Amino acid sequence: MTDRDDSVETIQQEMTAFARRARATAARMHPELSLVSYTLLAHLDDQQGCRATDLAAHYLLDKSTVSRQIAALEKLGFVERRVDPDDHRVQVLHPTEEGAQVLANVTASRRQAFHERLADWDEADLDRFAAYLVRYNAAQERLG
Amino acid sequence: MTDRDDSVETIQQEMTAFARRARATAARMHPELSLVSYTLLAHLDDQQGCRATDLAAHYLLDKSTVSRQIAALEKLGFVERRVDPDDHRVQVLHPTEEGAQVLANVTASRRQAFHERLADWDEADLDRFAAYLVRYNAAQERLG
DNA sequence: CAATCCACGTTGTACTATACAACTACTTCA
DNA sequence: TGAAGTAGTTGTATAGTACAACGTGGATTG
Repeated sequence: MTDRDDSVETIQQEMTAFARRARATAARMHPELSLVSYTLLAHLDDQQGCRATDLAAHYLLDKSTVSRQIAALEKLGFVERRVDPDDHRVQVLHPTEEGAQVLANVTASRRQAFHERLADWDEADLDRFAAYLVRYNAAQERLG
Repeated sequence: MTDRDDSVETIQQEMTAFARRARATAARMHPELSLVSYTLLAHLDDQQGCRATDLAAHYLLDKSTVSRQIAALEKLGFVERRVDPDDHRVQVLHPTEEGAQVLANVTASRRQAFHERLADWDEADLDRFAAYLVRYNAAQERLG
């Protein structure tokens, strides 16, 4: 086993451990908005509205999954649909005001949790860690 | 927004993106052993056997969840139970030979996938990234 | 322009992971 | 020895997910 292998092994283990915990942690912290709902709503907010198909492509989810997630968010009053006048098949999705508000709350609370976890990190480490994660995820997207 | 905030924001986004994808990716790569089954079986292998309660405590899962996961692994022939002679409530769980073999295969294949993703990283970066992940996860465990 | 094909979304169905509560069986301890 | 605690299972419910079948509405092409 080389040092390189050791590092890769650790990265694998830690990423796996994190992935296992993430949903449950998110659910405990934000019962009002699951991790998936949160990311979908955040994407709508970020993109100033988009189609269900775009969400499915972006998050590698089946369109039926997105359809149901959006239906749930709509039922909660967090998302509204606007039929595209140029193509009646298309529904452009937007956060409602209430949805934007809830999103902002959850975002703030998540941000605070991350700040707490990272409180004793110095800025150089934070910066490098952030860059590594970006690089890792980019590679994962590239390689599937 | 300070640089520090920017870094934390990026870390949050990237960890979230990773968490969202992890299960589906694992399931695609290893239909024979889900991420959860994999980690449970790996823990049994690593610990040379342990109790269901230990697994539940270690992975913050409900004992009923572990019970069902183990039942599934047993049905697949990957895990066997040995009743503790000193305490008839306790079942010590062990991977079977076949379970150990499947685990080894999945581990090898996961390891290879990680090596591919990280192929163009130099060793210093790998080492730092591994250390950051360990540090991050430790903080998360500490703070819930 | 009609027939065909394609894109968008919904619904039926099924499965996995999960939690909580109620239960059984066993152990420990006062 | 009886009460309390521990290990594990089972009943029930929920969330998230995929795949397949479908309906509807645009786009293309002979």
